[in-house]
Amino acid sequence: MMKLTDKKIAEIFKALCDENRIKILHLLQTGEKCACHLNDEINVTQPTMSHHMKVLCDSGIVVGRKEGKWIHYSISPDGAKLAADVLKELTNI
Amino acid sequence: MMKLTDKKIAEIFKALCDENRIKILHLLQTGEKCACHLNDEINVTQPTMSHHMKVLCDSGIVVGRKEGKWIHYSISPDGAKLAADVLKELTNI
DNA sequence: TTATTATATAGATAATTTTCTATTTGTCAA
DNA sequence: TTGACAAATAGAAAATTATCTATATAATAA
Repeated sequence: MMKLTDKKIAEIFKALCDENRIKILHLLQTGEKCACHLNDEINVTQPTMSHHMKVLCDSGIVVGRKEGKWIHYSISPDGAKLAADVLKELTNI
Repeated sequence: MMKLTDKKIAEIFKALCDENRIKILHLLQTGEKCACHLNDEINVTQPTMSHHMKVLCDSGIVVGRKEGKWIHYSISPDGAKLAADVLKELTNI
């Protein structure tokens, strides 16, 4: 597996250590969602949502697909696999 | 799988979103370590180390075993498996 | 072009987390 | 019991993060 810095590993899991971001991931579990839809479900302002989506995308676990004015977010299978692999390696599972 | 609150899920992954805690987990990869040994390797004061060990133990990923004056920490296979399962479930892997 | 809508950015504040020093608690050995 | 050592706790400061309001950017539609 590719060697990541400890800083990068922490960045990956930073995606998962906030309750609102966990809620967002739950919403993405059923497939791609537009940011505007996520806004309806999570009780934060639009700029706060934008911040959370940036953290999620920076981790690689989520990807955004721009389509006109909208951005459709979804779970990245590759990013998720990397996170799972790193966790496994880190904990010797 | 057992149903966890979003707050609890965030608590699990909080263990993994700090660079020093990742370093600690790397040290535990080779087996149980005494807190005093971890202190030698990670450049923080004893109370700060104590704080990090608490966060790691609260997540369930690490367990401490008290032996006299010392506490020996190790990765909990059960805690690690739970974290891996939650991550898998959350990202549909 | 102008208006409208989706998202991002800037900048500030509040909340949380990390870190420290000082002290306390618990355990063992003289 | 006293001294030494390991770890935890209290309390404060520093750093980071989450959140907001206001504004800017980008894309579409009229």
